[in-house]
Amino acid sequence: MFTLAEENYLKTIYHLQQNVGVEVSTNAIAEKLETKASSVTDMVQKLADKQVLSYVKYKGTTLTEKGNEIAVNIIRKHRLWEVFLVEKLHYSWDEVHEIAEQLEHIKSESLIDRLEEFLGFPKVDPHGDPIPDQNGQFKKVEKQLLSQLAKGQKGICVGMKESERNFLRYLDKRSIAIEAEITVISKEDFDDSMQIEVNGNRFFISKKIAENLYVKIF
Amino acid sequence: MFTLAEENYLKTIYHLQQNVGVEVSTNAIAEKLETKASSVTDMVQKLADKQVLSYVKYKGTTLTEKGNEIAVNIIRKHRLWEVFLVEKLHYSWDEVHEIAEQLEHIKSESLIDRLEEFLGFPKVDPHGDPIPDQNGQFKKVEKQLLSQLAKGQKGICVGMKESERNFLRYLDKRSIAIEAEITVISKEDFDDSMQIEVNGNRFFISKKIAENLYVKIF
DNA sequence: AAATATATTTAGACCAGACTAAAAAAATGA
DNA sequence: TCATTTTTTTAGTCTGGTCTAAATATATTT
Repeated sequence: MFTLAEENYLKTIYHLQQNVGVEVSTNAIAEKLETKASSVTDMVQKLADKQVLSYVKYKGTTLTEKGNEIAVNIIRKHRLWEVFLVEKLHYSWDEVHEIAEQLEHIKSESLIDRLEEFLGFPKVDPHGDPIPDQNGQFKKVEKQLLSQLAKGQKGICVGMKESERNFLRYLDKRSIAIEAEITVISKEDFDDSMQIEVNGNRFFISKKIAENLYVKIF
Repeated sequence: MFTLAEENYLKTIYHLQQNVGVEVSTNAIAEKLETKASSVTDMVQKLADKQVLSYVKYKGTTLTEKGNEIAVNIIRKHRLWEVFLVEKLHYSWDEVHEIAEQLEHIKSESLIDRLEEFLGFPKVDPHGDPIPDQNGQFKKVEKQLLSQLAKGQKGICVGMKESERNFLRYLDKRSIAIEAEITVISKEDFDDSMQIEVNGNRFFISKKIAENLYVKIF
């Protein structure tokens, strides 16, 4: 069995591996977990003893097969609970993260499978991220920044990088919300601003905005 | 904010106060929590500092108003989660306790109220115990041992003291289950055994059995 | 390649929460 | 009442997880 702290380390290392590459640095983990590098060294050594990751001094860590499984399972729990919170308890998709952070650590052999069934085996969470199945299998869904789309492309809004109050209000005014279809009408080369269409309305948005919105292309 | 351990102490002390009287002894707490008396002393002193209970050396502890509130709130969470597990995820009423023990510690301002609404504001949990409302108010429901009923009285089965495998099987054979109506047909003075009727069937049950079944009288 | 800067690890400490063993208070009983 | 038993507390230790400060490795600059 793994403690709450151990589970959080595994999950964080998993996420960092996705983004960066294979070896994850001590400092990267420390930053994500808002802790000190020395604490990370301690924990990483302990997790190496437990065979869930391999660790080479001064070089970094990678999850083992077993560590990967555990991390994916935590992510599965996190995302299913998020679906529950949004669909059943009517939270909005940007409120659920911290509650799901707690729920993902509930220990039970059967709970999460029953929850999954209750929710009707959803494939993605409220942020558009895929939900691993019981065996940890899932398709990587193309989630990219709106700024990466070319003229003419359409994407479904699935989330945002930062979710500051002001930014949310900005989006709200333009009825840009999760699940909204966004079409790139035109794109300016000199400042990377773009014109987009959402629900039949057209606006100009700056590079900064376009770099804060995630979309999926189908 | 209170830690998981602190919350468990408060809950336990609350339950012990109900059963016994006002002052709760160190040993009683230790036994319920399956820990050592010395550990209890430490924790109880800490909780006294935090104003949630009053503690007099060698005499025992009682919850303060504030401590009581916190305990009732944890119990509210526990019971609502149990309803969720039984009604939505189709667990049986004797499987849910350990999962609810974990879920009751999830921290969120709004979560439990939303869950309560989702469940349709249930009044009792799957064991027949009342669910406190948002203000911690609830009616004490008459839950008593079947052995305490007199000839002719009817009760609804709401739970059992011990829930050993063998005992459960014994009950199952006689179709004694949660929500079953039990009528005391006769009672023997010399050994406290009784004849009961359940679903139209009559059996004799021993004192031991009658002391393990909880019923509510309406 | 030497000097400096950055990243990482080690050593030693702390806190929460538990434990053991011993001391002290309270309850029991001859 | 005085001795014994039981309950409770104290003192000191341990583990998990964290921290700071100092030491060591690696990377970068000149």
